[in-house]
Amino acid sequence: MEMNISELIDVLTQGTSHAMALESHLNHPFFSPESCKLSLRQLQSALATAIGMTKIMEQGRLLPPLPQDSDSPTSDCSGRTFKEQERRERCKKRKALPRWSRQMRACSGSAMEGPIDDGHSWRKYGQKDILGTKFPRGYYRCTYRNTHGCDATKQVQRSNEDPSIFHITYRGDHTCNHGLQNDSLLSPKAEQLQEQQLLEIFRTGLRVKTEGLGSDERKLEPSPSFSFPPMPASCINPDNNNNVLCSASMPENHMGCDSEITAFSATTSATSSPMAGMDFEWEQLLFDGLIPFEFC
DNA sequence: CAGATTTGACCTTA
DNA sequence: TAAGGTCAAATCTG
Repeated sequence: MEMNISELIDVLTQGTSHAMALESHLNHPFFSPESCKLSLRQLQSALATAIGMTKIMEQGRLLPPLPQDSDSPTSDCSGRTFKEQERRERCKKRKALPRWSRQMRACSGSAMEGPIDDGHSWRKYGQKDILGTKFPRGYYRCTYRNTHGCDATKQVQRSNEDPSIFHITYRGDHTCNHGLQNDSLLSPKAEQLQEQQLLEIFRTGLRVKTEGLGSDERKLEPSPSFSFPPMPASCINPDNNNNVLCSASMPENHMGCDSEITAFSATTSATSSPMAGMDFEWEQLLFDGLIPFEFC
């Protein structure tokens, strides 16, 4: 795919204008919630596009051109075949890929069949018995690896203690465009980028009036005009709210941060809102003190 | 028959 | 050197 910096700048510029639109909507006394959501969606979409473009560009920069026929047993001057070299390059690249994990509980209807669909198309390429585990670990890669060069992989390990829980470790973001439309499997880094932008908007533009609310801060509710980054598909599975158990962690100090998102149940925060699950993050941000509130 | 899965062999890493 | 990760031929499935 042909891609250049100016295209990337265009996308980022669009994102900036969407952010400005969102900010002006937030500051306007009679802004429409729908227009806020629209601006936010456009902003998220621009960010996701920019991230994808950056990754593709980075891939193009890192990968040396492959030999015409990688199956041919020809060797380079070191006596190593191209196939062996390719394999080593893959290993190096794989090691550099970001890695993060999630826990998912199997759907009630398919408790023993595997975790719920995460929206991407995976192809199993291996299975291995792992020391100290009752169940074998499954190795999956993106179905579109060959056609789109998508290097995303995941490992699925069934929990020893609770076989209905699957520990899923993802590696690399999808560079193919066959995934979900809602960015539900963005890496924590990409999710954090989105959250940082939102937090900045909140910090600069948010004022909460508490007149008449009394002292019970927990009764505070976000303005309906706000929306939040999409939750992982597993967390908003409409068929199975009771089974939602979702956590994310970054086992290798991913992003230079060893924080871990504690497992939680969406059932405690589920609302009739179409953005059910978002309320939880709102409350987390509130009570974790991440958003500096000014009480009038 | 094409694409997905299985599984033993092989490679890499700690 | 053992354990984890991947490859690739054989097999299965729709």
